[in-house]
Amino acid sequence: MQSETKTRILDAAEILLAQNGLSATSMRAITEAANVNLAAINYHFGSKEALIHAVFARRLAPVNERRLAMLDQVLKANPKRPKIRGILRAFALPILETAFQPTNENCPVQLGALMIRLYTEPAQVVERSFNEQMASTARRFVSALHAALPKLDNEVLYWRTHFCVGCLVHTMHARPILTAVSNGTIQCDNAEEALEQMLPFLEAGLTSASN
Amino acid sequence: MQSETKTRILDAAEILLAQNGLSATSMRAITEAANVNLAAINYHFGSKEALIHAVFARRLAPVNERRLAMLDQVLKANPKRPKIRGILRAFALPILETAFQPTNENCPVQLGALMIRLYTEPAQVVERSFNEQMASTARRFVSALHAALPKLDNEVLYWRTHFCVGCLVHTMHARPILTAVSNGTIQCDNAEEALEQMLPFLEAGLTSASN
DNA sequence: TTTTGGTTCAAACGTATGTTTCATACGAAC
DNA sequence: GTTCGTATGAAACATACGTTTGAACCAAAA
Repeated sequence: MQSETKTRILDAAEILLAQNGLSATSMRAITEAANVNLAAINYHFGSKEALIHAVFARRLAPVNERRLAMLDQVLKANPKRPKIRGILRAFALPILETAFQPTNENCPVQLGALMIRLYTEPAQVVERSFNEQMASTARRFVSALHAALPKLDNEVLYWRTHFCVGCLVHTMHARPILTAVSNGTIQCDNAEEALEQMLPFLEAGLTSASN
Repeated sequence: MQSETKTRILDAAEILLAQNGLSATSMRAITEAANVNLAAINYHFGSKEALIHAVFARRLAPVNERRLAMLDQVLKANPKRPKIRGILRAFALPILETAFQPTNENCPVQLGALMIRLYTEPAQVVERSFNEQMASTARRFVSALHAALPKLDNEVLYWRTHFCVGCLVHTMHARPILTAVSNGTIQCDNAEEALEQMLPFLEAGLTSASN
């Protein structure tokens, strides 16, 4: 039997890391939530930092696989001038679905708050996770957008891709703020709904005149 | 003489908090960087949490004053149908300038990384700062955008405002990522340049058709 | 039955944390 | 010159941290 303790630790860790951040989550909190001995983390993962890396890898690897698979389909459909909407959907949908998916059947915590740590936590801890999991995927999408928008200046394309990532990241982790600012009007808990709002916005931004 | 120790602590704290995050920054690190006794934080501010609140308040209060002043001008110029571009500029420029402004003459750390903490750190610590400093300002801007885009569905407007905030926040704190993904092509250190890229993107997104 | 190798456990390791204490120093008011 | 409120300083407070240790456990192999 392949250690069940290991996945219990990963499950508990990703919830607590998402809720409290990386350095504010102690190994004691993780092991207690997982009903596991304190030493189990160092035994199975080696260190707290290695555990964090494993938490990110477990979630991000399948997301980026799906992203690239969807991107391939979009590129295959229109190799010379791929559809912007399709590229954006391939980039956003897999991670939005992960972000909106409840981490357990009783819901409350979701993974958007975890993903954001990749972008906001002090560099060295997550830099490796980011480089391994995200950088190459990002480049693939930038070059796809370049094919879709050949007239766009390269520098402008980088900026606008950056803005798209900003929208996506913010949508994943800051839903409570959207609910608060809208006085409770908007309570989105569904990737497709968020995507439907986001895609027209992003496509219009990407294709706008630069002035 | 009004305590100079207090501002020395605030100066050192905002740099370290921006670099390392909230819970990863110790009071000893702050007091050592400020050349101040360890007990000075508790003496002048009461607690670490109160110091953090003071750090945010000192920076955000003038930013939001400038934002609202600029917004008033935009509304005064076209009371019935204010210009979208002007509203966006009033919202973005003051905080972008703060984010890009070096915290000391030797530069490296800037305030974007600090601002992002308001959106990403475990709730209770910064919730009060966010509510006091940001919530009312956000509402003012949403209603200005509502006047500028009267045909836009309310729910869609909230979503798109949310996306604008996402772009802005990401632009403020994730410049290293933009530089990395663009292979060093883009090295923006200037609020006006970022704004010039951002405004056409956001305006196009806000005014796009919803489909 | 004994041995082995992987796993769990309670306990302790040394270090770091935020906070408090109390003695001292300084400067203006009396 | 003494007094008094504010400010600083060195040291200790209790608690929490990530990690390590060595004994105990337990199924499968010998």
